[in-house]
Amino acid sequence: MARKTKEESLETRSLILDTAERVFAEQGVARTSLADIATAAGLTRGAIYWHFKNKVDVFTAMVDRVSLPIETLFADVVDNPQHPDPLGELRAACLSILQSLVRNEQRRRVFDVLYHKCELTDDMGPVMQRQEECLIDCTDRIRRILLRAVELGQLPAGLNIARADIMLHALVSGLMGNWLFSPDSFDLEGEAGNLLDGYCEMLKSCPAMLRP
Amino acid sequence: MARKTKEESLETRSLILDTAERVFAEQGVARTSLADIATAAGLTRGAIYWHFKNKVDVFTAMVDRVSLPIETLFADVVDNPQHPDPLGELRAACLSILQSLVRNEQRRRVFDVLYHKCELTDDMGPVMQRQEECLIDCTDRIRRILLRAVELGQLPAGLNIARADIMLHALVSGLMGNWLFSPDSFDLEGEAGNLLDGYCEMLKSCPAMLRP
DNA sequence: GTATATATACATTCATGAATGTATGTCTAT
DNA sequence: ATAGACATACATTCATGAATGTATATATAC
Repeated sequence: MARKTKEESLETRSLILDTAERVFAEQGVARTSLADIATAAGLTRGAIYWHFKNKVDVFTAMVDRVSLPIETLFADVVDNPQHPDPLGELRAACLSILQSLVRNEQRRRVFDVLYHKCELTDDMGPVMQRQEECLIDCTDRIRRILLRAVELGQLPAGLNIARADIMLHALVSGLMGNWLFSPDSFDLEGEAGNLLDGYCEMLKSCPAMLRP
Repeated sequence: MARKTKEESLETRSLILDTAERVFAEQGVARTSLADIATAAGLTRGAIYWHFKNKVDVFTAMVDRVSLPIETLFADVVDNPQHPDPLGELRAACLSILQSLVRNEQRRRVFDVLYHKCELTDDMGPVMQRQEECLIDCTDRIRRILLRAVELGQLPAGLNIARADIMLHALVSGLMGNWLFSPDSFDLEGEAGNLLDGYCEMLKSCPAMLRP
């Protein structure tokens, strides 16, 4: 074909990423060739190689579209140390993550690929690194929020914050992984609030979550 | 080479699976060819094609070696309806799963591959099906155990059993996935008991886990 | 007990196809 | 006119699966 305007070019780039989401989610990352994505998008491999370096580059760009917004989720809560209800904000943030998984098709597809349709090996370097950093950042933020909640008396003074963080991470990522594996096995959107409530109540009252 | 005795043949079969575990865990399933496994095992592809149909067959055999023992984990508890402490047995079973992940290298490698180094797509048919069945079986058993615990008064009468099951699944699989992703981020072996205790205490006392 | 036949446990070779990366061609906004 | 936005063509690199070769274990006949 021929040259298009910058706007149209960005549209084809988005089209490629949208199509990659769908094809990756259907066949997995390893089994889909760039030709698969190209034909599914009504393009040729030339278009993909123009916009991206290779398949890993396509993959990371696809992940970044949903991963970057999520990483800033806890940021505003942490940045505002005067917040009156840190525990409630933590609950709300986790709830929004789980709800967006059900409601937002793009996030659902991308996380489905991330959880069950790709292999986190060394050649996925950039994605791996981002995931690692995100994990560290989230851990740091969550622990700070929990610490604030303890200081405000929302949670008991003896709370083992590291343990609480580990459990929250396991709960949220476990729920995501299990629901994505078989979405019909339980009603994530309907249960998420209750499950997070159970977690918060546990922090408040259960002795097993205290030190050491 | 030449023909070997039946015993030696079984040894080479095991050698192939042992090597597959290592290479899969290093490079991921998709990026490893049968030639990779063969050379790493000091054999040729001919040996692998004699014992197995193809790569998926190798993979399923590898998974079966650790998956089959685990599937029978809850069985004896369920089969004995007179057990005096079903909740304690449930806790013990989950704890043993998590502990074996840390202590048993084979299980750690295989679950690492299952969680982060393979793609659950349609061509993995047999493995997918087994995982699905295992999930259904485990769900069924866990709910029965919880029901028994309620009947014995170990847990409150109004407990939402489905919710408790969802949370336990998420907790255990989330812990496994997160720890396998970065084993240095927390001490799974040391925390597993406390985390499971927190879960059990939550079931006993937290209103969010009651109906509906 | 020994000879023979056959199935077994691999190694080696070959043909095929698929995926990749690059190089080049083409058309069009500006 | 030229650089941008693709399409097309080509060479190369694996990975696969099947076909074939080969030497030995095991069973059977005698």
